[in-house]
Amino acid sequence: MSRAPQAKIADKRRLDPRERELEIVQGAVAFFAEFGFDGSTRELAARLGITQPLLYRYFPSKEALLDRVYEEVYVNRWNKDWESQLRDRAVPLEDRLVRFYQAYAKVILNYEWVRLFMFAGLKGLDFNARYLAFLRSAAFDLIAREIRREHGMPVDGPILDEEAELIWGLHAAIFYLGVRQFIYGMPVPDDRDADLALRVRAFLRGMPAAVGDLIQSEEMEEARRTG
Amino acid sequence: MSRAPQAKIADKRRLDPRERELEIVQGAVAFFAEFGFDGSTRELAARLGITQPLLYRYFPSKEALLDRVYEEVYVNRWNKDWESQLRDRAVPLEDRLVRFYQAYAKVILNYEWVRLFMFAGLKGLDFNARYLAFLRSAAFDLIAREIRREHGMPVDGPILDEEAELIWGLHAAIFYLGVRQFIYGMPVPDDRDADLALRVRAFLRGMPAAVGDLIQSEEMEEARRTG
DNA sequence: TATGCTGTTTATCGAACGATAAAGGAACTT
DNA sequence: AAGTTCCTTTATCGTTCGATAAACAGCATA
Repeated sequence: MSRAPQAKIADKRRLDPRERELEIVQGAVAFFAEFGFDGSTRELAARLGITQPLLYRYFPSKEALLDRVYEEVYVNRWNKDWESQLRDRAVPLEDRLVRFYQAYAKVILNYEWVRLFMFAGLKGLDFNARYLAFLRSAAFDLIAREIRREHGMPVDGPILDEEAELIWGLHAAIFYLGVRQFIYGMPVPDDRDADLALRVRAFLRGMPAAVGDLIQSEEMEEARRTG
Repeated sequence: MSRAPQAKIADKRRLDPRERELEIVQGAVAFFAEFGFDGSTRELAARLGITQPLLYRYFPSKEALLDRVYEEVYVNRWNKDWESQLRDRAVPLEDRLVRFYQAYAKVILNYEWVRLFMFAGLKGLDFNARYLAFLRSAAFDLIAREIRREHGMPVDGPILDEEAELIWGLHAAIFYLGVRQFIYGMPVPDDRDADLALRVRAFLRGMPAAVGDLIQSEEMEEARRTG
């Protein structure tokens, strides 16, 4: 037993800096997700079993540590394959949507993701708006067009606000599972995949019909005006 | 001009205690909705144009003031008539739901309601779970049964988790409008009433169909098991 | 075993926090 | 006009915060 002097066990003083930094970051993710940005560096250090000034050896300020926390939780979580999978017409649209939301839910429906996201929003950071603008451009427009194609509607031209809003609604219902569980502390369905499948099914039964009604009534409106 | 010495104008020092307390409460609602519970009493006092110790003349502690803030925003906001209106079968179910959610949205979709609700949840208070348990018992079960009746399904017996979850989904989509606007700082549809009508329409097209599928497949499952 | 490097702790600073005590001052009574 | 009431301010306490400086201590090298 020459290597690893006593690495993991007991008093782990004088760690390799890379390992210590990793511990700090992971501890900070859990800590700030629980207490928000106003959680104190002393309390965080106590949780990590180190002293508070040591944090400042690894991060120049609390804000720098928080930036690192956000990078850890939100960067590189989006899978580019999801977009091509959503477009794969060899698979029924309902299956595509169910699989996408099941995979996406695995990424976002966890304690850290949900709570840090809400803390950021309440703090007034523009992070949330930027993230959701990306989500809309990456997924919502795509989903709207696949639904149009499925129902023989024109896929060119801009997506109606109403179509986007109903897709927002599906997204909201799914994200709200995380809010209920991790922010309100309420129970959520045991079988998440089955729950998501149900939500997608209900969405696909209702959304195109409601949008269809809308477009019909718009066409009637236009017909009444022009003729 | 004997009365109202110079009541409203200029330096409003030495107010009637009732009026001063009202100003403090209203200011505190706006202030803590913006900054959360960690907003300082000094900053609040500065906003009110008074000194910080004066707050302690009217409230024994910061927590007592926060309790008053929550009472101000959340107590007596539920209109008992909503429940009988939801049950009024002289009105088409879609209209009943649209009107209910339009009225309910007027109550909850504002800066203070949405943000203080989220701050409370993140703080770990049980307020959110209690409120939503009430909402479910007061409205969700009722809505589920009205939908069942509309589709010729049995209205007795407990509501399925799946039915409740899809109603949660509609609620989530509506509440998320407030989250987008007041927490993320994003735009929302201009015409809220039209937007809500669209959401209810899509919900009513999809939810019963998805639940119907579910029950059918359960019946088939049971039929396969029993013989 | 002595020395140097550096990861870590102890000690501490100035600012901001919730809260309290005492002094000030406006409006009413006599 | 003097006195009383009580709304409001000034002054301040003890604590906790983020952050810094200096001392300490583990581990490798010589």
